[in-house]
Amino acid sequence: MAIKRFPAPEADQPDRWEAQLRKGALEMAALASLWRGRLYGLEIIRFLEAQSRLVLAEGTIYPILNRLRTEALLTSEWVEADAGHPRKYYSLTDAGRERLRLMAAAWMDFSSGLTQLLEPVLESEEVIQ
Amino acid sequence: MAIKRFPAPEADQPDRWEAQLRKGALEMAALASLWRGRLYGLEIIRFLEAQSRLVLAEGTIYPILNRLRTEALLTSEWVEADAGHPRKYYSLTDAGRERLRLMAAAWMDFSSGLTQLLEPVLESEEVIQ
DNA sequence: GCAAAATACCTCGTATAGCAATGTATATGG
DNA sequence: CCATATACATTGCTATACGAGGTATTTTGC
Repeated sequence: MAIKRFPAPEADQPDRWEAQLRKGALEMAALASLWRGRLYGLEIIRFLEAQSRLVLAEGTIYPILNRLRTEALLTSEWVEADAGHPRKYYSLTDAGRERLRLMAAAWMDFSSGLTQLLEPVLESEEVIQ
Repeated sequence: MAIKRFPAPEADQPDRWEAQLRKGALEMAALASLWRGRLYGLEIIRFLEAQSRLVLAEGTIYPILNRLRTEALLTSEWVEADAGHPRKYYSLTDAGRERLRLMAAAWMDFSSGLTQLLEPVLESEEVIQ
C-alpha cells in the first residue's frame, strides 16, 4: 500500500476559512519580521509565531523568502555559526523597507474597512448574556 | 484567430499581493453584508463595494453564496419583483449568524495581531519629512 | 410585436499560493 | 559511527478567486 502523502481534504473543517484569511498577509508579515534587523529562516517562523498568531510551515516561508529576494525586497547571506549548521540571514533592502511601508498602509486601509463592516456584528456580541 | 479568453498573467503586477490579502475575508464579508437583512446577489456586490473597499466579481460571489448555503449558513428564496427580473434573496440562518460572530471575533484577533506586528513600520512612516 | 438593451443569476477553466511531506547537509552526543 | 538536532530546500496537491463567457426575463424603442 502506498503511503498517503497528502491527507484527505476535509471540506467540513471549520478552520478552513481561517487559513484562507492569512493568505496574502504572509509576505507582509515576513517583511515585517525583518524590520528590526536580520533573521534567518527558522528564526522568522519563531518570531512570527511569538509576535502574532501566524504559524508558518517551512514549506511556506522559503518560497516566500525566495520570491521576495527575486523582487529585490530583501537580500540573503550565509553566516557560519560558531556551532551548528550555517544560517542564511535575510535583511530588508531599501526597496523592501519602502514596499513594506506601502503594504502596511494598504493593510490598515483594508483592515479598517473590514472592521467597520463587522461593527454591527461585534456590537451584538457584547449584548449577549 | 482564437479569442484570448484569459489574459496573460502579469506576474510583475505590484497589486498582486493586495488581491491575495482579500482572500478568505470574502466569505466573512458576504455573511456580514446580510447582517441587517436579506439582499440579492448583485446587491451584495454593491453593498460591499460601498461599505468597504471590497470589489467582488459575479464569478466570485455566486460560488461563495452557494458554498455558504451548502453549509446551511444562509438560505435563498426567489422573489418575483413587481418589475424586472426575479431576484434570489439570501438571508442568514441562525447558524450563519453564529458563525459570523465567531468569524468576526477571529478576525479581530488576527487583525490586531498583524497590526501590532506592523506598528514599528507605521510609526516610522509618521516620522518621514 | 419584435429587436435591442438592461438586469440578474450561473458556470467553466485557469493561475496562484500555502503547506504537508519529503530530501539533503552539517554538527554534536553517546 | 550512528542517532539526533538544526537548518535550508523542493515537490506536488489542493483550494479559491475571478475573467469570460452563457441563459433567462423584462422593459424600451421603433
